[in-house]
Formats: sequence, structure tokens, C-alpha cells
Amino acid sequence: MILIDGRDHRSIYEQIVEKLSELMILGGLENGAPVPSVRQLASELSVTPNTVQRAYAELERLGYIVSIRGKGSFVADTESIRRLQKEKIRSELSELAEKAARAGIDRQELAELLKELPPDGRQTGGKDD
Amino acid sequence: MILIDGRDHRSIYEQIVEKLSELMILGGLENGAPVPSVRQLASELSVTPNTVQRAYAELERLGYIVSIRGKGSFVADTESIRRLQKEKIRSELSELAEKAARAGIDRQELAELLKELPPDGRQTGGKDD
Amino acid sequence: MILIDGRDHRSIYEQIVEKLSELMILGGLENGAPVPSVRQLASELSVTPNTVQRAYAELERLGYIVSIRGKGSFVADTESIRRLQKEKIRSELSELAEKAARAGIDRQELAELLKELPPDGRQTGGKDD
Amino acid sequence: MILIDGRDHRSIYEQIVEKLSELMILGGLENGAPVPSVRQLASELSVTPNTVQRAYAELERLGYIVSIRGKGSFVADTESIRRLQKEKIRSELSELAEKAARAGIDRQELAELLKELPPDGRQTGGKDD
DNA sequence: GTGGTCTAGACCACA
DNA sequence: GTGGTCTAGACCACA
Repeated sequence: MILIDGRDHRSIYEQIVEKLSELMILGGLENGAPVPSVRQLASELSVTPNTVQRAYAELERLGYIVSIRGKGSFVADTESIRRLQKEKIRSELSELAEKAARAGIDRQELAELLKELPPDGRQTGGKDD
Repeated sequence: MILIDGRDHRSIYEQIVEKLSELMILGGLENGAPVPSVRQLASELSVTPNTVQRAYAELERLGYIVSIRGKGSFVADTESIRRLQKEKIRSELSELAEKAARAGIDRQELAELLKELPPDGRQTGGKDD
Repeated sequence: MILIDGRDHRSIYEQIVEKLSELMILGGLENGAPVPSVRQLASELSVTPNTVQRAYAELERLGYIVSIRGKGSFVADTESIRRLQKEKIRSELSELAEKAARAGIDRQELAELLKELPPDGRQTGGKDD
Repeated sequence: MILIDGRDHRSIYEQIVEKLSELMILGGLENGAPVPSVRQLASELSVTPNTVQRAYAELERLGYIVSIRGKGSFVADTESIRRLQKEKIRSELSELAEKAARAGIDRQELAELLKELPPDGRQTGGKDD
């Protein structure tokens, strides 16, 4: 399900945070559904439990999951997760627009770039082994 | 001209790379115009020359400047710089579109988000928490 | 009557202890009134009896209830419970005052902060970020 | 300067966070003044650098310090720190008032408890070796 | 079993 | 030198 990419410059725990938060949306998870335990995910990823723990702490801080000592970790309210995701995308888009502006590309031109993108955006990444 | 932001978590040399490459566009630099020497910029920024050196190496690798040993560093062909910048924005936009797709936000919705952004992008957005 | 809050980071048994001790005051319980059995409360809360057992042990240690083997658990002397509660509040207030002092806020200023609090304290305050 | 209390129920990194954030106020630190390096504080406290690292990450997240890779960690804007501290005390006072209310102690009575506290609050803690 | 903290040590990029 | 990440393993309270 999740794969760590050694060529990715981001740290392992950051990759876990991003992948899991995306999976939560696509997986159509229900409120309160259990998330793999720290140890279980750690062994699946061949990574130290410590590292997964760190990712889970961040996911909880961000509002994606709720961890209960002795019981496990669970998907937080899915509605608010959806809002979080959208807000994050909006914020990144805003940053990108600013950066484009500094490079002399205005909002209009950026919108055109967006339209011209290949239909499904499958040209980046695409790691699948 | 350039200011290092201590709260920015990117490394100092990365900040220099980004700021300088933007300045080149906005500054309307001409082909072959001289760039401040490593030592000069280092002292202006109160930073070790080592760090500026690293930034210049990166800028050269990216095609923004040309360094000539014993003479200094110079702005590369401004036309190609402009193309570089635009390509970089396009690539980041593409990545963002993919990420949005994974969060269930399609191209159409993303375009609307873009339209809804405050007019000039001066909200310094993107601070996460 | 009692609800366990998954987002509350205290352990479940601690939450039960706090909620029950509060209920005893507000509920106007009489001396010696029976408290729900361990199994009964456990099933109401969908929690293992083990956990309720731990909470009851703590409540007995604190002087709120008396457990009689084979008969059940009972509310201890309500007068002394009231005193217990007040003493606990006083102690926490004292700790807070000390902490405030260390942050440069004196007794006087603290009293003003107290006066300025919204009238009924219904703001569910205290969430950190 | 800082002492870890083994009898304190809180974890080591939490104690470091609290002690350091208090010291920042009392020490009258200036904006941007350097904070001990991770390794230095770790060796002073006979604790793993990892644990101090964690505390510093939290202090940065809370806005008390700014850490710059390769350079060190520095006191953040002292004015905003002061505000942070006061807000934290206010929030804790609010929680305490709520709790008191649930125990049948109203705002008025709480204010009296506050007045009756021994003048300098030196009755708790007081570890000094 | 679960999450959470900690140790002792390594390695990395960066200044 | 600095901060930051990670490993491999331990131990804890809790369910």
C-alpha cells in the first residue's frame, strides 16, 4: 500500500505522513476506522517503529488521526480531513501563484498553464515496483 | 537586496539560489551582466563564503549563471533563464495537480481555487499551523 | 451519563475517575448510595472491565468510594468528598499561581485574568494549537 | 540551570520544554540570543541528544525558539513569547475555573481561594539541589 | 496486544 | 561545529 521512495529527498516520516493522509481520502475511510498499528506498519515498511511513531504523532497533530494509548490509532473525522486537504492544496496553490508572479508569470498565464497540462498528470513520479 | 529568513526552514544556500534566480528575472538583467562576487555577497549577508559558493555552484548547474575562474560570475542567457523559470513553474503546477487529484480535487476544481485566490497573492500564504 | 473522549489524551481510566468524582458532587449523591458495578459501567462505556476496575481502585484510594467485596461499591461520606474536591482545586490553583509567577505574572494580574474570563466558562478552553 | 525531576510524571522532553520556556522569560533574554546547542544541553542534563532534539522541535513549533541547521537555535521574538506565556496561563486558568464550577465552586469562591494562597506560592515543589 | 518515551550510537547536509 | 533523521532495542502505562 505505502512505499518509501529512497530517491525522494524528504525524510521517511514525512513521506509516511503524506502518503497516509492521501490514502485516507482515496480509501473512502469511515470515521474512527482503525489505522495500522505503529509496529505493524513499521514491519511492512521495514522501518523502525520509532519512525512510524513520529509520523503518527504528526498526523495526529495535523488532525488526521486520533491515537489512543493501549488501543490503537483511528481515522479522525473524515469531513474535517477533507477540509484540511483542500485547505492545504489551496495554500500551496497560493504559494505557487506568488512564486510565478515573482517570475513574471501572472494569474492569467498560470491558468493557461494549468489548462495545458496533460489530462491526468501521470507524467511525474510514477514509481510502481 | 536579499534577505535570509531565519524562520524559513530551507537551508541558507537554497534561499540564496531562489532569491537570486528571481531577482534575475525581475531585475531585468542583461546577458552577461556580472553577479556580485562570492565574498562580496557573503559579507553583505553575513554568511560564510562557503555558503554563497555552494549557492553559486547550484545556480551554475541550473543554468542561471556562468562562473569563470579568476573573472567572476555572470548572468547566463536571459532568454533561456526565462524559459527555465517557466518550465519550473509548469512542473510544480503539474505536481500540485497530481497531488490535488489524489485528494479528490479535479482539474476543474483546482482552476476554480486559482480564480478565487486573493488578487495579488500578497497574503504570504502557506504557513501551515 | 459518562462519555469517553478519544481526543482527550488522558488514559481512559483517568477520565472515568474525573468524570465520576464530578458526578458525585453534581449528582447530589447521598452517603452510601451504590455506584454502578464494574461490569455494568464497563459495558455502558464499551470498555474492558479491567479499565473500570482500575478507575474504581483509584477512586477508593482517593476516598470517593468504598468498595466492599461481594457487595459492590458505594459513595463515601459526601461531606469529605466535598472537602477533597475543594482541596484539589486549591492545590491546582496554587500550582498555577506559581507557574504564572515564574512567567512574570503576579497574584494581582492573575486575579484580573480570572475576573476577565467569560462569565460561565463554557468556552471549552485549553486546546493548545 | 535546568534540572530534570525523576519524580515528575511528565516525560523528560516535556520538562525541558516547560523549564526552558520559563527561563526565557525570567532570564530576560534578547531576541535572537543563542540557546544551548542540542548536544551541549544533552550532556549537561545527562540525557540523549535525541530527547533534547525533541524538546527543541516542540519549542520551535510553539514559537519559542528558531532552529537553523548548521548554525544553532535562537530565542524567537521575546514579545510574542511573552504573549504566548500569558495566553497559556489564561487558558489553564479557564480550564481550572470550569473544573471548579463542575465541583460546585463558583467564580467568586475561586477568587477567594486565590486571595487566601500563601503570599509567594513556595509550598509546592521547591526542589533545590 | 497498543501507543509513547528513551538510550546509545550512527550518518547526513549544512555553516 | 550545528540541527535533523534514523536504527535497534529497551521499558513503561494502559486496554
